Amino acid sequence: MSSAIDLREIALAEFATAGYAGTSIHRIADLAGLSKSSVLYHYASKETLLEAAIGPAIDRMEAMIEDLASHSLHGAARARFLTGFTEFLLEHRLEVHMFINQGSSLVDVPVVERANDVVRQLADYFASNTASTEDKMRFGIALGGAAYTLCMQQSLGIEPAPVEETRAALVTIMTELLAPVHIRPSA
Amino acid sequence: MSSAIDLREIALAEFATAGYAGTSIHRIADLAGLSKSSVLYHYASKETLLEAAIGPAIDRMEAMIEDLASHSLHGAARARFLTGFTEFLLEHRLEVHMFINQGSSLVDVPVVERANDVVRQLADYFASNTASTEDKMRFGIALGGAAYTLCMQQSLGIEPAPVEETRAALVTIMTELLAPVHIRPSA
DNA sequence: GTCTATACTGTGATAGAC
DNA sequence: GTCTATCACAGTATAGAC
Repeated sequence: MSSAIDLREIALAEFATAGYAGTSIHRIADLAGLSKSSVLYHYASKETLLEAAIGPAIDRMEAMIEDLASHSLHGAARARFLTGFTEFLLEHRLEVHMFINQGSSLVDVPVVERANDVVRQLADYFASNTASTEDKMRFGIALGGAAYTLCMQQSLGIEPAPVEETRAALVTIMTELLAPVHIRPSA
Repeated sequence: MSSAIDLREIALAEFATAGYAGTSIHRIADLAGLSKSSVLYHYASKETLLEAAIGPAIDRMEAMIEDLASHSLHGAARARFLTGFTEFLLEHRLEVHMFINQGSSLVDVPVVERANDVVRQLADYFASNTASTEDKMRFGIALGGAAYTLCMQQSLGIEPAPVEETRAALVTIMTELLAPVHIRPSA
């Protein structure tokens, strides 16, 4: 029973809620009905498990940013990015939660530093392509606020609205929030 | 040297960046130029230190919410709340950072549970006084996004704009974001 | 008020039997 | 692939000298 994939999901959920430092291998093993050693048979170390848990989501976000850098962020391209980002949040809530909760505490862990780089790239992109402080904050609040609100709903036990409704609201609000922002065409 | 107040501030900074579970008393002691035992002379336990670090900020936020519940959130009252909230974020960046990073991981610690209650109350207030899912998310994104963006700037090492500029931008954006939201007069 | 020494517990990781 | 046993170490906290 309890395949490596199960462990990945159990670990992700625990890391997201109890934190990386706050989650012991023992705890993960218990939840999986295994012993510590069996967990370490599937994943050589705690850090390996962390990498397996959040790596794929980081890969996906890296690809989105790659794509972003090669287009100017106007009209259809902007709309595509916002719906894509929303979809990412909805599909990777736990990874995002884990990152929000632990991103700054695990600077020495490579896979987390990759995640921090992703956010930094996003921030740099908007910082270098918008003029005013206010516009930069619009991006921060739109993207960060969407991510954070979604995670807090979950961690505070607030019952969420239907996914379709949440998705629509997020896209609407982010679009509206960024409407006044002018992104320089030649990034 | 190294009074209890110094320890509070050192601990707060470390908890915010490295996390509560990720920060050892030894580490705090080193930064203060003391031994573990001396730290534990000033604060009976690690948890006591945490309480001293974030307690005052929670008190203040509790007072703001108390005030909020006794007024309807329109016109001048709404503006007052938004500037007050912004001021709170600017003056308690580290406490907010600590909460964002660790709020969900420390559910069993009383002082953190108080902080979680504060956010829950805020969410409840807006949830029960606004009609649509979209309006609820507007509040989440406005308040959560402002808090999160401010903290991320710091933790990612992005150089922040002048405080006055940041304050103005936050108030402008939050006000605009919540403009379409109707709060029922009789809460 | 600060220290060293110590007790106790939990944790990540390894060795080796089955 | 799973287990028990074990190790080495870090962590919180206490006792007691100075």
